[in-house]
Amino acid sequence: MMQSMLSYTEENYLKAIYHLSKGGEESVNTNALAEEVQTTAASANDMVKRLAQKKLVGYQKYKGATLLSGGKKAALNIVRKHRLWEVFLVEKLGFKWDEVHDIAEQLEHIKSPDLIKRLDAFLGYPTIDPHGDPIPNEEGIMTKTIKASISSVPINTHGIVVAVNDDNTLLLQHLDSIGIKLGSKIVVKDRMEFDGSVSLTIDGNGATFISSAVADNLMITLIDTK
Amino acid sequence: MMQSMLSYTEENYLKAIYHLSKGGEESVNTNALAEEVQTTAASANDMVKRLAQKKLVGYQKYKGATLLSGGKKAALNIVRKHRLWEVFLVEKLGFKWDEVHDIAEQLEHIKSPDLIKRLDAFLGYPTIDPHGDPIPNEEGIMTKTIKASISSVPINTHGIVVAVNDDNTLLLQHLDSIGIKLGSKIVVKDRMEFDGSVSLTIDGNGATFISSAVADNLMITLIDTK
DNA sequence: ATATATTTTTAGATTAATCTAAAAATATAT
DNA sequence: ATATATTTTTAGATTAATCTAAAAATATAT
Repeated sequence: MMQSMLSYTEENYLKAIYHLSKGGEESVNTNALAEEVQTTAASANDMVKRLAQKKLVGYQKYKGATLLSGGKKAALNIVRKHRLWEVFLVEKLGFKWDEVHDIAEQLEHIKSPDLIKRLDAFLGYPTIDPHGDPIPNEEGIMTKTIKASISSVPINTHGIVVAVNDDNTLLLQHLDSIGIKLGSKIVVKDRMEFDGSVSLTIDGNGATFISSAVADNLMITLIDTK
Repeated sequence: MMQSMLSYTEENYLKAIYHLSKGGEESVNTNALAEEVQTTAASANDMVKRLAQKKLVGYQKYKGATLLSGGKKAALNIVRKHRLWEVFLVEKLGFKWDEVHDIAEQLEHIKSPDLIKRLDAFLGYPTIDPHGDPIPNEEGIMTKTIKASISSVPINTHGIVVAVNDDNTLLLQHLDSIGIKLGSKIVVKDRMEFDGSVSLTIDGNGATFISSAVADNLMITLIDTK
């Protein structure tokens, strides 16, 4: 069935419920939702009732909101658009990964399925966004990627750098200076018991050392090497 | 001075006034404005009063609306964004020139000066859009391009195909079959007195004949060959 | 188990943008 | 010059999204 034209605001609420419910699995309470969309509990409550009337979310007084199938589909479509635009902004326009969120928040609401189809092709059908989060396909299906910090993975793990936990300027500069950037292929070679520092290879080059503080904040998606 | 955040609707009204007033030169009456933004005269009247209060347009009862400097600047910025996005849609995503308008209508409202700066660079600082209309620069200045139909220009005119007047499928297919497309470089070689048919070269290749019906509908921007 | 704190909902108001219908002003036709 | 037609404006209502303050329900602490 055709989903009857959602407003900008409705889309934002659906997306917020999607994220807070961990993909539609849990129920989302009014206060958390209000916080997420930066409004009051009263407004969030009103909106949930309206979305419930449209059968996009399930809602029982005092029990929170859940995504129904139509609402989940709509939410996934917004997530898809958001992440595709983020890839565009980083790969084509040269933005840094930490600068793109606010712009993608706007672009995700552009309505044109054809545009997104073409954008997807233009970008080479990416499956993860610059933060390492998976991009749902047109049917809302996405691969489960496993994100982990360098500190938390076993020796010999292969992975792709997808994010830094802490948007610290000094950290970003340090990573830059040792040649680690978004998309770098990493192999964890060794970890020192003493201080948790790690030696690794970057894009196949000779070993580099990073401190445990860096390893804690450097996120990779694991590559299956079995 | 900083222009205090315009709404989506306000931006559309300013753009409409800009177009109807031929770039801010004439005064725009309420009915025409309502028609342009697809609303009622009452709504247009309300909005004009609101924009007048914000000093973006000049307004006197029964005398129509004119763009003031702030309004004109805002309108030109929207036109700039609209046309840059059209270039992107056609050149990068492969849309046809006649498919991009509705999408650009949405994209033009995305708010991020940095995004537009980068998009401009990514596109190679284009000065005309796929319809042959000039793209204002950041200061709102644009080159005056002269658009004319092949029928109306003298022999030996050089130009770039920028539009077809009539969005007729058969015409578009015909143009396609003889190798004329958006951006083709044309030199008008000869015109038959008898029936107005024209011989021309396309991108430097040997002469092609087109009928007067085609020549009437094929628009080029003139290239100065002096 | 009951008082207290917290969360959620409701009631009623506000704002931007819109509408219809009527009133007022301006333009046009004889 | 005056009647008629057209355009523009005003008045009052509506809708989506929001708010504050109060009421109601639920959760927590002793």
